[in-house]
Amino acid sequence: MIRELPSLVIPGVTIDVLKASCATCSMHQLCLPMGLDDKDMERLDQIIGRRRKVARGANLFRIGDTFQNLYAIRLGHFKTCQVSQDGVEQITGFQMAGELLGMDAISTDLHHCTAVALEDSEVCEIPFSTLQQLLGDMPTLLRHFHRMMSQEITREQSVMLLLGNMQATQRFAAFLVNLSSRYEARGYSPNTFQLRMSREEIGNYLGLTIESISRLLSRFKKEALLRVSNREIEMLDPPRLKAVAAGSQTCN
Amino acid sequence: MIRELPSLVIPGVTIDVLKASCATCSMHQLCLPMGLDDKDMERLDQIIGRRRKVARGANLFRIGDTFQNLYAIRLGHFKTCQVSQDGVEQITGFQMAGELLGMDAISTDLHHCTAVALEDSEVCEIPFSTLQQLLGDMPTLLRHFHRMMSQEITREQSVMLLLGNMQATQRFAAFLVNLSSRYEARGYSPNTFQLRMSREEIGNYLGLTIESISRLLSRFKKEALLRVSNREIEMLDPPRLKAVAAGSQTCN
DNA sequence: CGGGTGTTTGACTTCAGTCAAGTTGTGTGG
DNA sequence: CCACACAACTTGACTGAAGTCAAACACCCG
Repeated sequence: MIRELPSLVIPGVTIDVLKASCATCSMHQLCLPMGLDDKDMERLDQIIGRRRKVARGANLFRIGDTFQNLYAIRLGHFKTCQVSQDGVEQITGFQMAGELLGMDAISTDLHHCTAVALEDSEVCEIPFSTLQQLLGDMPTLLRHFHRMMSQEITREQSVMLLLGNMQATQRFAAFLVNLSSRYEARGYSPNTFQLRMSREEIGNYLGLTIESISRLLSRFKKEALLRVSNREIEMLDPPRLKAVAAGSQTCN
Repeated sequence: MIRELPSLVIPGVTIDVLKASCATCSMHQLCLPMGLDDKDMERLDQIIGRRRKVARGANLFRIGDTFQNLYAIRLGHFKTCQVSQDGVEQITGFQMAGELLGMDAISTDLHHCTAVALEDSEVCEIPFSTLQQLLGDMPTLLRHFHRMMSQEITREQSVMLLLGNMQATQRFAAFLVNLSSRYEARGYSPNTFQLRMSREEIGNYLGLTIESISRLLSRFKKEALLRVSNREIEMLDPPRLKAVAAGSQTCN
């Protein structure tokens, strides 16, 4: 039931003709349909477009693409990155299932960042103009959509805090604690998880170099804060890690 | 016509009982009513609450306050700041006339930052629950509101870029270029303006120290990029300053 | 099994921070 | 209007956290 639609071939992006359904999606308590009753959820389902598979490394959209759809992540992980005028890339976020991609494009109808799948992933395509019509007569959906946009603003403000006045150690601890709580919210173990991004990507996101990330991992390992094996992370002492993230524990 | 309402005394915040009017406000082409026809603008006007004067240094709202209103700046300048767990303050933005304050509070109904007036200022109070009803049947307003939220997301992403991988020189040049373009959009001179914030506040925003800002100002002065007199800035060579901001000019 | 990418570790460098002293500006009360 | 006090800013000397460069090592995949 999966085929490449010849009219819309994007490398690594295939289109699943099975319609997505919010009601049966495990993410519906975190995603756009949160709090909707069955009738409203049905209406939302009807406007949601194709389900797309995005292969690891493939772009879902790129800076400068015209904006048509928001994307809800069903499965997998993405990174979003900006490029400065001198061509340097900055990762602005890592997104996981239940999160929405593309909200920064609403302002100008052009995407301001590129979204790349960190592993084979699946998204629901949400045509924005149709969504907007629906928002007009579904106050619950409108409210939740605003919450999601606002949440994105809040998230970015906390990254500004992190980049603006935290030390490397604190940044990295905060990063791990943040991932942990997001996995927990999705029903996964908060203490053991797989990093979906490379050391280089973590460093880029945190405003640090790959070497610094590597050294920090080694230090946290030595301090018995973490067990690390490649991209597998186990938090051995979450309270202390949180204290390091909060800046109340120096961690020599 | 200006009096302190005894029921709502906030230090430095007085309430002007004259109703605000979007139609006569010089900011209506940048602010929420952008693009509305006369009839719709009238409807928006009717839901807009009091006009408030906020004295220099006074808080419009604080972290943790319950969210009731968005605020549109009619006049003056604000800063918004976050506080990290260890009590360090991070300025997340400087806002000027025509910009909206409080959008980060929608997600949890609590303000996530504190807004402080940098000079005597005036804002329009926009009760959010009333606004939301209006958004339901004014698609043009809905669209523009989404654009403004999205713009805030984009703005923050570009600050992340700045904090994440620009050098001090580049950060500061980018900051000045950004201010310049915002003054230009408001019909003021893009090349001569008054800084409304202290060196310390600039440093905090840019993730640098007050000493670094001072040294950068001196260097830009010596390089004939700026004329500086206290908080008065004159850009002597905007193209070169833009080149420094873009990272294409090193500026020894 | 070999090649390439991704990661770790060490030695050295540098940019921006810290500390300290001095200067200029501002606002208040005599 | 001046004098004083305090805040804001500037400048210099020194320090240190994180970056750069380089080499070695580990893991993955054909």
